[in-house]
Amino acid sequence: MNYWLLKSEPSVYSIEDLKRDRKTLWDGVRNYQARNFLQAMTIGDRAFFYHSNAKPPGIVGLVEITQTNQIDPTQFDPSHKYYDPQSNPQKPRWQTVEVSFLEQFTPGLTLDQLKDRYSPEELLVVRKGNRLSVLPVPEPIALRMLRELRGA
DNA sequence: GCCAACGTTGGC
DNA sequence: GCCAACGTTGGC
Repeated sequence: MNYWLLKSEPSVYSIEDLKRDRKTLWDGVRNYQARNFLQAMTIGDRAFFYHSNAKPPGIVGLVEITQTNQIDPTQFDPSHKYYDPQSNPQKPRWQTVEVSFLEQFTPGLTLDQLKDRYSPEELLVVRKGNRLSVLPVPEPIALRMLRELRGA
């Protein structure tokens, strides 16, 4: 099992929204490095749900990858914000995954706390200037975070 | 609202 | 292939 971190702005799609929906297609990623991480995901992987552009930003939940290699339909929708006219339906450029709600953390771990407890080498999301919305989390670090989040 | 970081685009 | 211009992300 691999561990990941997925960023979302809560004003766009929050952990509360996912709790309500139970599952969602993680669409709208338009960065090749992030897409490559999405392609590397396998069913059963876990991902931390991170609220960006939030007050405060931080980890607020855990999700499971329940479907992989899903074509992102928004790339073919001209009315959509994430329409990509250069993507060929015979060879879609953007694939993604389906994620399912596992748990919400209250409290979670704020970015400030993450910076205090983890180095930029251990945890990419605390690295200055990192704008990738999909990131891998090394397993030992993921397990440490889960222990902290669950109050052990 | 500002701005640093950084990815993408396009002229050459 | 270089790189300036531009757009976006996201913390503050």
